[in-house]
Amino acid sequence: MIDVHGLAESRLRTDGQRYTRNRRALVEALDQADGPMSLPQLLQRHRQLAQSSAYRNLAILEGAGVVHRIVTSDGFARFELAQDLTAHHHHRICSTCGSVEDVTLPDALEATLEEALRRVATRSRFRAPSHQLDLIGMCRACG
Amino acid sequence: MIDVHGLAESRLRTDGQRYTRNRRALVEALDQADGPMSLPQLLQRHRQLAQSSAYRNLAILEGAGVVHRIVTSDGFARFELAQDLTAHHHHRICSTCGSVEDVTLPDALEATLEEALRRVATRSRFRAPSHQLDLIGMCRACG
DNA sequence: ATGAGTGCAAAGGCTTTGCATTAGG
DNA sequence: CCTAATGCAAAGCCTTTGCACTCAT
Repeated sequence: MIDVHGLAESRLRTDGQRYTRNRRALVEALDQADGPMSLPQLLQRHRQLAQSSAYRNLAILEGAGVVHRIVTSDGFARFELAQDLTAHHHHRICSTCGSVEDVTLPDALEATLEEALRRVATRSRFRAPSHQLDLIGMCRACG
Repeated sequence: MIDVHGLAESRLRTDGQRYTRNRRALVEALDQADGPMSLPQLLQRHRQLAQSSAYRNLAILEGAGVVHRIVTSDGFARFELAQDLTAHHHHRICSTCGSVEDVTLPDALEATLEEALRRVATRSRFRAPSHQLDLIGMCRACG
């Protein structure tokens, strides 16, 4: 188990930032979610959060390496905890409704993927610290 | 070699749409590009195109299955030809400047990936006709 | 007291839409 | 001719920013 809040606090402190109640609420929500969340989803979960502050805090958390922002085609940015605060995973994106769920690959495949991508990156002189694999399709609700 | 324009025309016709000069210019530009293009990039390549018409035509081409839209973190949507009009490929995205380049994986890895994703999709009752694998990193210009 | 954090409202920036004009069949 | 397509301008929508207020140290 990872001490998400402890890490979040220390990383913010490194950036000269505080771990306020609002920021803790955001991290808490992202930690409990089973996929990246859009801002409307986050606000719905914590009604007291102001929209602008939420965006601002997410940007600050992103800068501190606590939160990772991804974009989907439905117009809303999605936020999740940085990969080293969670288990490495991939996304299942519904092309109809834009929902995103986490999914993990079998270890063997993940290792193969990792190794092959390292080769591709090296060959092309592209510094690739991370890869992102998304399954595009239709979720059960839409399908 | 794929007859991109012929396929584009017939798919548009199926949708009750015409293959006009502007639409042909867009398809031509995307076919010659070596990666997904943003609207500013497309307009720069074909100066006579109007912004609104370009967006509208790209949406129509997307609806007809000729063009595929992807989003990156720099705010601009990117457009590329649909996967069945091009060779299957992946993307190398620069997290600093947002540029996107095409990259192809070794056949063996691609096959492994394909098979494993099929299993993942099946197990989760997620209809996934396609996957999208992106390398996130820093391009040579920014790195 | 002093600077960071907050929240409301307004502004930004990419994309879409309304509407009059043009062009293709 | 008649409908689709075009282009300009205006509106939309998610996100960011300005500014005054509050809170923690």
